[in-house]
Amino acid sequence: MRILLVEDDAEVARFVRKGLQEAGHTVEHATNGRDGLFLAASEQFDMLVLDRMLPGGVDGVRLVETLRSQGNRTPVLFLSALSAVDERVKGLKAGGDDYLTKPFAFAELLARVEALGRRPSVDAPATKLRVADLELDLLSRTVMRAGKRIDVQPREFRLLEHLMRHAGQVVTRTMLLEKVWDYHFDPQTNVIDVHVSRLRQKLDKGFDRPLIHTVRNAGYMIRAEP
Amino acid sequence: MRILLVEDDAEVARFVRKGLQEAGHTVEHATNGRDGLFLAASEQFDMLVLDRMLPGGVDGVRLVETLRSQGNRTPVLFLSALSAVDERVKGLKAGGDDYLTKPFAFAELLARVEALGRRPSVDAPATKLRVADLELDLLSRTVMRAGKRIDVQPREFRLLEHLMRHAGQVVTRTMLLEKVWDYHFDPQTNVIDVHVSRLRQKLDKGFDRPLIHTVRNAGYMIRAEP
DNA sequence: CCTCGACCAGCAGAATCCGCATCGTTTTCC
DNA sequence: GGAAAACGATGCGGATTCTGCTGGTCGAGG
Repeated sequence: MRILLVEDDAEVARFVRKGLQEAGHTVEHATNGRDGLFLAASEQFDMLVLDRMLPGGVDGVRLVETLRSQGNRTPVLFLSALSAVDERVKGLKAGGDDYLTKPFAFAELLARVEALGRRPSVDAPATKLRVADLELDLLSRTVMRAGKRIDVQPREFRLLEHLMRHAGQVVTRTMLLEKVWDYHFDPQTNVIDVHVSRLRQKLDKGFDRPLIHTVRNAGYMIRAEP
Repeated sequence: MRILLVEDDAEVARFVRKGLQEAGHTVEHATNGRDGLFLAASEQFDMLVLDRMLPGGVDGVRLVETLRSQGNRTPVLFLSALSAVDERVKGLKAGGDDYLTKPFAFAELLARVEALGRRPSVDAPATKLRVADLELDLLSRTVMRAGKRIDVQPREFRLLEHLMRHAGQVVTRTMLLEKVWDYHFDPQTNVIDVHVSRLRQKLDKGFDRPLIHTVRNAGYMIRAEP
């Protein structure tokens, strides 16, 4: 995981950084709120570990509030000498995800960091692909158009998945042969045409707006606009 | 939010329940681990608040482990009198998301519950099921044991998926016929035995610890312990 | 109007898959 | 200890399902 540590106490920072790195994480370090905010807002982290009190106008709570107001949902763990319940509540209410008071055991910090990192926050793999009113569910291996279920065969499913993963882009025959058929040569037949045709029958028949478009001398493309 | 509280101490339970309800949440309450696990596995909650120590064999940690092995990712907050760092780490490592020690201020509990509830993790369907070193990926329809890929047929996949979704629980033959075969009658043959046998050959052969266990006169169960 | 690329219907081969019967093995209970 | 019940393994036949090709037609673009 890529973790941003914002901590002004050099001793604590060194300690935390070392431990997290030994646990296999990448750690960036900022020593004040301003720099921390800038980094957090401009780069992509899996988690922020923030000191609650920071020099330079921007403290931990303020930093989180700003981030959250920008729509940044990166998990935040507060680290603070302010141990009163009120302070903890304030940190959590501001948008923090966890709050650990100093002094703390590193084992607990690590456990909490990893608990936070476990959640499928940002990089959850897509389970559904959608193009206009066409929906493909990778989990149930199901295709729906306009809410109505459509049965497709395995190869058709792979073909459609590949088209939808590149919606709005032309997909060449060669690409399809490679990715859908695992052919690394030209079979000299019209296999692709046939399967595209079958897909069309199932997906586009009965709808006025077709989704699968032919790009002459190039390949195929799926998208809502003609 | 719909919250499941599993707590055997009646006094604490009343206190927590009342407070959470006043904050606008719906609270279901179980007084032991067994009931809690059953509820958590069979119904949909936004969060679980678990006592760490529970009567009746299934304690909090065990409960979470079982849920997680079934692919259930519901956020879990531990509530416990066991305040040692080791205990906290253990709870978090087992799959808990937060750990609050008794005695606690209700304001903090509420803040932590709501911090957990903020996460967008609730509606993310599990894409992988895991039991020990066996991993089933619903997206790629792939099975791996100890990092090695194992090919399984469609029906075997469905069977395994169903077993893993109920890891640690006995799955009866009738259940399997219903859910995996869509049979609503007894075919009077040993279809199930055959497929279980084939699965075993692929999954357990060559490993000293088998994962699929027979429960005589009942059905089958998948889990790490014998 | 001609040509080339694309499209479609039907067909037949094939591969996969699945369930059953049968026989062997283990467990239980008397 | 032995019989019966439950469970486990294997080989085979069949059937569904899928897939790719052929051959003829269509239509866009020059």
